[in-house]
Amino acid sequence: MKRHVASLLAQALDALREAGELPAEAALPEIQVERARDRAYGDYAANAAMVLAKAARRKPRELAEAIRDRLPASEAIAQVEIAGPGFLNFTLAPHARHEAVRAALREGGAYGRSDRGAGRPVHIEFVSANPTGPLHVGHGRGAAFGDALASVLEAAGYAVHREYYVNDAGRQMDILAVSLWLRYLEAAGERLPFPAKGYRGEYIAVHARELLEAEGRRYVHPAGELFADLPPEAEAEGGDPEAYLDALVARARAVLGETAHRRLLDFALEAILGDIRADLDAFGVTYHRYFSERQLVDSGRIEAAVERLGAAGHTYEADGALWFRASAFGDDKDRVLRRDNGLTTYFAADVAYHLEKLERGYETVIDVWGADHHGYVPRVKAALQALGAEAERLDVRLVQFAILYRGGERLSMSTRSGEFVTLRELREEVGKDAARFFYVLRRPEQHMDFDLDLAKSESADNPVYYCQYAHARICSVFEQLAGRGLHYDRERGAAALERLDAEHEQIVLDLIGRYPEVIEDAAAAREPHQLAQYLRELAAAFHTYYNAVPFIIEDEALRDARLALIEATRQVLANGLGLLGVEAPESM
RNA sequence: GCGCCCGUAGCUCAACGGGAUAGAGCAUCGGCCUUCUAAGCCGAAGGUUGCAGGUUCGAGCCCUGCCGGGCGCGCCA
Repeated sequence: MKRHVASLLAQALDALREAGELPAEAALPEIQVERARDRAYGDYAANAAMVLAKAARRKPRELAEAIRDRLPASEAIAQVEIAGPGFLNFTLAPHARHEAVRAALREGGAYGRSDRGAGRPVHIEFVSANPTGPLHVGHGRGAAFGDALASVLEAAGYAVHREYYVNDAGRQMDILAVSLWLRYLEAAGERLPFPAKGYRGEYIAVHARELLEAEGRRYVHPAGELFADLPPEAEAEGGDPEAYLDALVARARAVLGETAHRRLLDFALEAILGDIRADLDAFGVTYHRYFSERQLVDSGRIEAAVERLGAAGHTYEADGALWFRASAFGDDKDRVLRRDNGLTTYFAADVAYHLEKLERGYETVIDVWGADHHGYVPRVKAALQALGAEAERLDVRLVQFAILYRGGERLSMSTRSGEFVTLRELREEVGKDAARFFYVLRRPEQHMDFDLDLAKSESADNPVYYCQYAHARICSVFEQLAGRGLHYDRERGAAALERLDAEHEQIVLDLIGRYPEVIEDAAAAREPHQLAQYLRELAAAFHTYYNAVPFIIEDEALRDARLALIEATRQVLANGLGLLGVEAPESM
């Protein structure tokens, strides 16, 4: 409908240009058609006259008159008014407004979907937490946001591919394997000093005991031999905890041998990645693919990417390392691709990965990152540009951390220290639906306070229940109807929508008509919170309606019309909540 | 020091590619269950949109400078 109004407007403007009343140049500011803020202003408002007034050298209201005179007739438009500084306010004809309800009933779960994206392929990568520990609540926001965004884009007609990048190569994996092994040794009865910078979380010990149970004592070595002649760990003794850890890793590999070391690493990786996948699954988040960094290494793609940068003349050697001239593409400084020890950096892998995504044919590549990685954006874009790709094809959405409070105190979120609230705990205590809705209700850039006590103790106040309750209430009305032996005739209702003349009904009607536009707008802006906010608004309009007007009444045509309206409402709530990964219960 | 994000009602947050009178929830106060679920509804009160300039028909939104908070600024990931 919005597009219909825009099209009428465009025709009127064309006519004015032909008549010489408007300059023909293309550089005119873009006109907008938007939903009127207030019902008193009709259904749609256009700012064309105000925007074009200067170029036309006429007063906005005068120009608005001229535009209105040129508007083609349309059955869908009841009237066009000029208001305020020069807005053109369009009021829909009643039948055009009713069409939304008929469409919702006809299309069901497909209502709100569009072909705006024309099936264009979009790649979205989100969460991608290192597989070194369970997901914590910080990842929850990225998961809720990324999944909802992906769903909204799908609904808007894009071919969306969801992917999780698994950092299963490099030093962190070695530290993980050693951490697991040390806990395994402890479980086998060895006594040893656990390194300060190892992964100390209880989950490591749990998996270590599983390993001992599954594969026996074949990896047991005396702890004394393992820790002999290592450099000092404590800084107080002139040591470096990280260097100590590296020495311990090297010792572990030597003592265990490559095969056993690899086995421990794989065991730890599979166990933890399994936990992550289970958590995401229970959170309602599924991926098309978990993309392995190790695979990127093994396939030679990292080397290939580095070489391509070199062949394009964008690298140089200095201090024994190979550098990418990122500063030539807008980054603050140049970045190392290959260290002086010969190993490629994490950045090199990321260049290869992003290049790979583009080469797989995705027109748009969306990354959802935690805000702490924001400094990383320019260098990745720089690399893509240096390789001849348009940097705009990569859209990095930064999600601010949710700051957790428990008992008025801010909680630590360090993975290595093991002190964090896991996503699983959050889900078990607050519930999947409440957690997901709460996360996705806010703009991702907004810093957000997450008070666990509040979320737990007053979870009934969570807005998600408000929306779910509206859905359940509608279902209940139809239950009641059946209980009274009455029959709902949808066709009769759809044919009698003009009977819905109450203010409350008009408001709900308008909202149902807006739903497809909300999906399109949310997809275009890549802001799923717009959908969440809309659903809350729709639920509020319904609750108000429910309290003001009885549905189950004697007048059959009016009753069916009202039931058709709330059935359409139920459908939109179900569709919208579904995109956000929230259940739409039939009773509460 | 430099860069990115944020600053809106007592609190948590909205405000739809600059639009008309800045809106919700919570908390506070006052009403509404013999009738479809009170996890609901109605009403009241609550604001110099951090501060100061600028851009234009119009600024919470854009620009500049301050103030305050968060996060970055590794041959870590």
